[in-house]
Amino acid sequence: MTLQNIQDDLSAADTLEPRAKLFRGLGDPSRLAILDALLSDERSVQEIVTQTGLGQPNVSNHLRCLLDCGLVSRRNEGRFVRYRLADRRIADLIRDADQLLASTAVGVDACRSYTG
Amino acid sequence: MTLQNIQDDLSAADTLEPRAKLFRGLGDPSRLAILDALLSDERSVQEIVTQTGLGQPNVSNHLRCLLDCGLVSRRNEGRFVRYRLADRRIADLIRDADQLLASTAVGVDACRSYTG
DNA sequence: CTAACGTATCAGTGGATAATGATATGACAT
DNA sequence: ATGTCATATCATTATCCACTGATACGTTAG
Repeated sequence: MTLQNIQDDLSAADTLEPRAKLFRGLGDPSRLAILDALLSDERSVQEIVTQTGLGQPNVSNHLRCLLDCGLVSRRNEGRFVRYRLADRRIADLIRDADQLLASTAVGVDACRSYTG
Repeated sequence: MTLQNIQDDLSAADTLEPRAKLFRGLGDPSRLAILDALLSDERSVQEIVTQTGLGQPNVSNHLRCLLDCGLVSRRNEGRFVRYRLADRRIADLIRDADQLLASTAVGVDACRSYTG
C-alpha cells in the first residue's frame, strides 16, 4: 500500500460518511423539489406545499431533515415559518449537477440499480 | 402563480428526477469509496476491492450502477477490467461537497431522518 | 483441455425510509 | 377564551435497496 493510498484511506474514513449523507440529502426528488422552490426566494411551508404538490407533513419532515443537515435555515414570522437556502454553494452544487447531466456521457436514466 | 414559479416548475419537471438520481448515485458510502479509489488513478476491480474493503460482488454491482449512470468508464485489459472516472467534474462535485461540509453551518450528522 | 484467476450476475434477506393520516403544538384574531 | 390557521410530530405501511453467498462467464497459463 502506497503513501497515497494511506492518505486516501485516512481522508476517506473521516469524510466518506458525511459526504454520502450530504449527497443523500440532495438525492431525493421531494427534497430537491423543496430546494428548487427555495432557489429564487424565501418561502413559507404553505408556499412550498403549493409549489411542490407534496403533502404538508411530508414537506415538514423533509424540511426538518434539510434543517438538521444545515442545508436550509428558518425564520419565524408570526405563525408562518419561512425557509431559505442556508448557503449559496448549495445552489451552485445543484447547478453543477445539472451541467454534468447535460453531458452526453452522464445518463443517469440507464442505471438499473435503483429506480429513483 | 408568478411567471417565475411557472418556469421553476417546468424546469423542475424535466430535471428533478435525473438530478435526484445523480445525487443518489453519489449518496452511498460504498460508491463514494469506489469513486474515491478512482480519484487519483485508474484501477482494476481487484484493486478497488482491496482499497475499499468491500466484497467483490458488491463492488461489481456498484460499478455497474456507476457505469450505467455514466459516472465511470471501463477498459478491458486481458482478464482485468480497469475503471476510471468518466468526467473531471465528478471529482469537482465531490470536492465542492467537502468544502460545503467544512462550513460550520452544514453539519449533516445532526440529520435524524436517515442514518446513512 | 483444463485449471486458475478476474469479473459479472443472480436470488434471498435484512434494514432503512418516504409517504400518509391522525393528531399535537403554537400563534393570531375576534 | 375559543376557534382557526400554520406548522410539527407520530405511528403505520409499503417500498426500496445494499449486502452476501453461490455461481456463471471469460481470459490466460500450463
